[in-house]
Amino acid sequence: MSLSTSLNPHVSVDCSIFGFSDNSLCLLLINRNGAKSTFKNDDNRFALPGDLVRDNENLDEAADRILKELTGLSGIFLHQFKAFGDPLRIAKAKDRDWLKGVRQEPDARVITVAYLALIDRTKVEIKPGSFTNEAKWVPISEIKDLVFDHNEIFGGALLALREMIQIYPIAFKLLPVKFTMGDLQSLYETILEREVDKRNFRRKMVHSGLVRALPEKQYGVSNKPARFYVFNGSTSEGLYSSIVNLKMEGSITVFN
Amino acid sequence: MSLSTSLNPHVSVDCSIFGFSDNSLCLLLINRNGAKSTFKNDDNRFALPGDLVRDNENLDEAADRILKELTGLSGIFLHQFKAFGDPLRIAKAKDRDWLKGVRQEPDARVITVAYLALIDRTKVEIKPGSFTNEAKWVPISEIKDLVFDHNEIFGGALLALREMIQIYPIAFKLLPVKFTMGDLQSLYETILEREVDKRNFRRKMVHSGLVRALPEKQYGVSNKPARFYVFNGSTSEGLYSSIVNLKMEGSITVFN
DNA sequence: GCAAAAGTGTTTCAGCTACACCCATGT
DNA sequence: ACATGGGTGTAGCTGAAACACTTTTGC
Repeated sequence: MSLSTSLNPHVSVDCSIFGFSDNSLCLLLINRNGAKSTFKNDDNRFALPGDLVRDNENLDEAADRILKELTGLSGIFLHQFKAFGDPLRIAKAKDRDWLKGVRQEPDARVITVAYLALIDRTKVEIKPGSFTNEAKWVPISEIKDLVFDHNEIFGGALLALREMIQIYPIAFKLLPVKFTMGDLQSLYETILEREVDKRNFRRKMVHSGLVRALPEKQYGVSNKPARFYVFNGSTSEGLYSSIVNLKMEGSITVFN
Repeated sequence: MSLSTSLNPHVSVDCSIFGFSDNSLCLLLINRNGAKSTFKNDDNRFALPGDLVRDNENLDEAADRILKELTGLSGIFLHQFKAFGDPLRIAKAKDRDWLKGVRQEPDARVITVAYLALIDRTKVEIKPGSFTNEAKWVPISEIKDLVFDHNEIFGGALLALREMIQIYPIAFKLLPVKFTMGDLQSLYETILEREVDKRNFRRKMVHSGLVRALPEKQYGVSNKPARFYVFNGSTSEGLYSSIVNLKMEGSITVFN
């Protein structure tokens, strides 16, 4: 008797992997017609990276593994935000055709545990091997017809991210170690889908002690060079580092 | 071929059902040595109500069913807050002995999706039948050795509840339709594990428009009778009713 | 009259909001 | 010189925090 009999066909983990560059919030998606797939036809829709959970790993470890396989990076920020278990979530005809090509038990019902991941894109080089040529950063504004219920999952991830960056200082995980105030503000504005006042934003960020100015500046830009900042916290904080006051202008406040 | 082949042995739902009465926050727990169990020995520890997910229900529906079976009530406030999937979460010897008595596949790994539920205890009468004599309200301060990883799950539920009552007006779901400001404040203080100023609390509650005073008062109490209030929102709100400012003194604020 | 909880206002202070102009660089 | 984004200060206002005494009832 093994304590970990096969869970495989019934529980998966899917990751909404966010990245930010050129003032654009992107998701790292994989294409069905990729190297791992034997399924080749005209259905080349994108999917959230994910996999069935293995016998001897927990859910967090499964998510970690998926990130590692795809990006080569360990210790990426991951947050489990919801499980999706509709009986018909993988029942669309196109999805089922595809499953037949990749799953041992294509008819099995699968519930999936959804994670969001935040990645510094400058550290990522999509890994050759398991997913080569099938993984791609897609701006979230261009995401439309994903497989299964992945549109719903991605929507949930975006909402969870929007809520979380107003509570925990996690936005920095989407930026390089050094960044400008412009980068940071643009990131917040993109995720919150709302503009914030430049002066108020900078004052709050500096005054809260979350960031520290470097003596260093941009070089070679065609406007006034911006000062660089670094995130002012240990790299591996307790939970999501400590909670700080991060609500932006116009955001809904709560009890005090 | 059925789209919903047996998921049963691998995915369950567990509910942390909160109730509040006599200024005490309680959890509705079931005892292993109950009517449904064939397992009778000295291990009469308590467990969160839960069950394997059935073929044709989604996760929310499974949680709903469990609540209905236990309390007879439908439409209870439920919130999925986390999935627990450690490979060894049900591997303790005592737990496994018990599983052999109640599960068809006692060795199967099970991941569980955890919900928290908020109940008005005045509406609940523990249902005869499925769980009679084995379900019990336990003050959270007296909860200690639960089965499986249910202590961890309950801990997560409490944290989630504490966070949520500061964002969404859901505390009312733990109170009768009519309640006093003292009740409401005591509820918040219990969940937040912190005292708040009476005058500030009342002002905030009334001024925010969340509650409405009734002309009615207590009768027969041995002190100044308190005015009754009602929650000032439709009974079935969009999500968790609208978001309002609910943070209490000393709570961590966030971006503005 | 005593115990017990209800009820009620004001002052202070922190921090959010709104707002407009000059600066440094590349082309 | 012009275009581009960087960078800066203040005044008003809202709302959070702190704080103590009186009222009503039952016993």
